[in-house]
This record gives sequence, structure tokens and C-alpha cells, in this order.
Amino acid sequence: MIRGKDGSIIPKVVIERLPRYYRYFDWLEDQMEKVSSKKLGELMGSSASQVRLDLSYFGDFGQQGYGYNVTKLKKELARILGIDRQTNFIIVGAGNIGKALVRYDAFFDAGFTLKGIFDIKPSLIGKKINGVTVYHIDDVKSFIKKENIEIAIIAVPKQVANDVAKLLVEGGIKGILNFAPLDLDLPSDFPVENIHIIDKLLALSFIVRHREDE
Amino acid sequence: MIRGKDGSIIPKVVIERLPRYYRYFDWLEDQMEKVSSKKLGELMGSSASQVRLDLSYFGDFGQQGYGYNVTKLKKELARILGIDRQTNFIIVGAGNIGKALVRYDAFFDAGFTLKGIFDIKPSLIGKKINGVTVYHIDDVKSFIKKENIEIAIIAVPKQVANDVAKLLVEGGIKGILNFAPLDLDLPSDFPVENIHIIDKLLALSFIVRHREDE
DNA sequence: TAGATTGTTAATCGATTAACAATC
DNA sequence: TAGATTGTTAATCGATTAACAATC
Repeated sequence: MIRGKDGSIIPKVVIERLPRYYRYFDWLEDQMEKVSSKKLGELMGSSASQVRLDLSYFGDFGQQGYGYNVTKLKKELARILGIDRQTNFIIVGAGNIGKALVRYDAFFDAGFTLKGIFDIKPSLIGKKINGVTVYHIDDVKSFIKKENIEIAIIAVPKQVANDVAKLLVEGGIKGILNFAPLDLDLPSDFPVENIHIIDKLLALSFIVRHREDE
Repeated sequence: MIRGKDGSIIPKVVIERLPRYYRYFDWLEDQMEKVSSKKLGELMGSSASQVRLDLSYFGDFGQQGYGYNVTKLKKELARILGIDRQTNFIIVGAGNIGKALVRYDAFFDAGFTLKGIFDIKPSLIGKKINGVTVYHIDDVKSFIKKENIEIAIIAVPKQVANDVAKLLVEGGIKGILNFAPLDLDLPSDFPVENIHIIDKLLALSFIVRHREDE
């Protein structure tokens, strides 16, 4: 349960929309100096009311008769989202997805620093991928503590994903981004976000096959 | 707008939950013969009411006093989701994410067949990645028609993502799974699902930093 | 038959949108 | 000043949960 500005509870849907607001303000930065909730709503395909209510959970950023200053709001959102500070993370699993993520350079711009990769395959341990060392999974608990790791990305086969999650939680990890195609067995209030690629693709193909011309 | 069993409109949230139901029935298959909505709700962390209402959009699959037959429901969901038939798709962009997806073997089990990869880099064209040929993006429109491609995965830099989307739609693609970190400029009713990795990670780290012990 | 459990309708809850006083 | 637009509260909408008759 997360509270905003004046102690009101921020709905999870609002939090999950925040990065999208940041993307729009980032894009707006070299388009215009100010933007109204009406204009932004049109751009984002949402209502002006939603824009104002969403932003109001975090502060009073606008000005009557003017709107929101784009540069200011981008800075505010960067601060709110922690983009302006460094967040240490690790990737567990150096398979296809794991390796692609190691090379994914968008993490850096969002303030995330990849401190290590973990796997179990002997031939990989000690190697570097894109300048980041691969360690043995047995060392992950001490590494989390020593290197002050906040977040872990799980990119291992589903058969071992829960074993990995258990190790991470024991090591003191604060949040997990899970790419394994299952729901991890974690305490119900533990921060976890899932990226289920096949789920998304199945929902998409269902929609494609069933949609009527509306 | 998609209609179910008796012509009632199926909410999008329900459609997006379907693959998750399939995953649970797939797992249940070698655990038990039947499952009640109560039991399944406990497993999935949802209510028995939601399980029953969700499934009821697609048919009357249960039996009073018994519950749902696991094997039967898995088959029904496979049919509903189109897992039992082949869906042709392509990947556009042979960068880090694109290459990882080419090697991702979970597509096959969900009925998806990768027919081609598209890029613009001359050194890649004609090469094979994991047995699949890389073609030039200029050929994508004719390829979609000739090879009967339904879905495209966009895994290109955000600067060119909308150009790619335009080509795909002109070529007759039916749905897009977008990995580029922006919202594509498409007709509002065009089937698209987004996987915004950085958005997920930012929301997660916000939650990690702000959650109170509730 | 009695107990269990469905599918569906009604009640509740939470999120979105509309309205509007405040004010730049 | 007059017009524009905010932040917030009230009204509406849609999704979830509870209740229950039907029936295996």
C-alpha cells in the first residue's frame, strides 16, 4: 500500500501508468514548453480528468490558465520514478532472454545499473557478457548484500524459477521482474512484476481471430 | 469488441486472463483429475466467483457437484486460444531482443510458427538465425501476403518503430506485439499488445522504494 | 437422497469521468 | 480583466464479489 501527497492511497493502476507519463514528457520536451491536461490526454488517448487526477497523487505540478511545464514535469517524474538516482540490479539466467537483456542498453537511461549475471552452467562462470561478469548462482545471496542489489530479473527456465526466487528473497532482494512463464510462489505482498511474452501473444491472437468490425 | 457464448461482450481484462488459466490447467493436468472454482481460485489468488464468471463467457464447462474436468478444460482453452492450430508470425528487428526472441522456443508450444525475420542491415540479409532466414524490410509487405502472416513482433529502435508499423499494416498484418518503448501510432481499434520492459522495471522500483509495511 | 458446486443475477467495490470553485 | 486550466469532489461506469436457484 503506497500513499501519495496527502496520505491518500495511490491505486496500483496509477503507479503502473507513471512510466508512460514519463515517456510522453520526455518526448514533449523538444516539442513544446507547456502542455494542458486536455492536450496530454488527447496525445495519450486518455481523458484530461485522468491526467490531472493521476498527477495530483504526487504533487501540485500544474498552474491554472497555463497547464504543466514540460521540463519541470519531466524532472519531477524522473525524481518520483528514481530515474535520477542509481538502482543496482542483477540478471539471473544467461540463456537467450538473459543474454539479450544484458546487452539491452535502455536500462542505463532509466537509472538501472547491471552489477552481475548469475547462472549455473560451469562454462559461463567467470566469463563477461557485454562487460558484466557471470557468477555462479550459489554466490547470489552474498552478492546481493555486498553489492547492495535492489532488484533481480529472473530469466531462467520455469522448472527452476521458484528455487531462484527463494534464493533471491533469502538474500534480501527487494523486488523481482519475472520473465519465466509462471507465477512465482512469493509472499502476497512481495513486489513482483511479470513479463509473460507468450500470454501477451496468445491474448493478441485471440483478439485478432475474434474481433468484429465494430 | 468481442462477444462470447450468448452474445455478451467479453471484457478485455477477461481475455487477458485466459492464457493464465491455460497455464494453470496445463500445470494441474498431472496433479488432479478435477478442480472446483474454489480450489482454482485459491491456487490463482482470485475468487471462485471470478473463475466461474470468466470461464462462463466461453461456454458451460463445469458440472454441479463435481467442478471442472482438468483435461477437458485444458483442451477447451487450447482451442479457444488457438494453441491447437498454427499461427504464422514474423519478427522485425534482428538486434538483441529480436535475436533472443528468434531463439525463444516457447513460441512453438503455443502454436506460433516463426516464418521470417526482417531487418535493414545488409550484412544480415540472407543469413539464417536458428534456422530462420533474415529478409530485407523492403520485402515485408509481399512476404506477409505470400506467407499468410497474421502477427508481427516489433523489436526495432523506437526511432523507426512507427515506420515499420506502417509497412506491416499496409501489408495486411492482423496484430502487433510491440517491444519498442513507445506507443505505436495505429488506428485505435487495431490489435496491439505492448511489452514495455523499462516501464515495468520503473513501476517495480517505485513500489520497492515506497511500499510501507502494510 | 444429501452435499457439492455450477452458472447467473444482484450487490458492492473501485476506477474513470464530469462538474465546478479557485485562481493564474 | 477575461479566458484558460488546475485540483478536487461528486456522479457514473465497469469490474469484482456475494448470493442463490438449479442440478449433478
